[in-house]
Amino acid sequence: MKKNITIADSELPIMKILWEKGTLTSPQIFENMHGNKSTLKTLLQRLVTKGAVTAKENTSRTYLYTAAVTQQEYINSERKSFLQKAFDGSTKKMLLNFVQEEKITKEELQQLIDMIEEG
Amino acid sequence: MKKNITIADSELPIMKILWEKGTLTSPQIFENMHGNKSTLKTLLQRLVTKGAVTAKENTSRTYLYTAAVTQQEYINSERKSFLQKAFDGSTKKMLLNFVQEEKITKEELQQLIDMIEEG
DNA sequence: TTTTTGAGATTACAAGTGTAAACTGAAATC
DNA sequence: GATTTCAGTTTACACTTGTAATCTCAAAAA
Repeated sequence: MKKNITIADSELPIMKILWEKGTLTSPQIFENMHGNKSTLKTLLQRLVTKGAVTAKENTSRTYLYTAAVTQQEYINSERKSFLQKAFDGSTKKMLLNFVQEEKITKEELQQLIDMIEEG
Repeated sequence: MKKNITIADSELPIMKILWEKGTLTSPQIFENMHGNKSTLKTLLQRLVTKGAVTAKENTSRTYLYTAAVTQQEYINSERKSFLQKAFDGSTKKMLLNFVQEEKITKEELQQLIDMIEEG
């Protein structure tokens, strides 16, 4: 059985902070963010409920929060979804579209080739 | 004011048929699809309501449905959303990630460069 | 003309999302 | 000890999505 945890757009900023900083208490998370505290509490709660974030007991009555879904897992899932929706799952079609829409330059492509060759 | 019409995943198959075929009646749309008819009717209705599809009066009591949002508009919007969510809006970061995850080969990149040079 | 058909309209309903207020109870402060 | 603070919990609520059944009524078929 897969878990297939989805991260809502509104929840993403919290995940990004946890990915960047590691393990934090909720006040530490929130001080890195803008937005209504009540709302942020709800979002963090939902992330814990759906298993995207784990909460470990801490001294006093606070928890230590850690991302349970890695950023790469999130990105992979978003990539698949995007490719499927917009390009029938074809990376090639996507790249072609980026070139046509001039979102990529020849130079950038060359840089990538160089990187691959350097290993 | 922007319109900012979003197309839900479940509605996308209908859009794809309209993008491909142009203007169709609902029976023509549905004969190109699988799935429960009632559900499809609802989805088409919602697309009309949100302005992603226009319905023009036809003979008898049927309409002619046409996509009001172009496929390129849809793709652009999905691309922006994907890039923003996963790579802070940076195409470069995305390409780098694709290379690292081996979703692109050197050969494919070279092909793209060739295409750009040919114009 | 009566009956059937079926496109479109209406209604339903659970999940999930975005947003936020109110409540609780232990810990910190007075 | 009394009071304040605030992390965490509960409740709220409208909107969107996924999925589908039911109702309506003109057109087509019998």
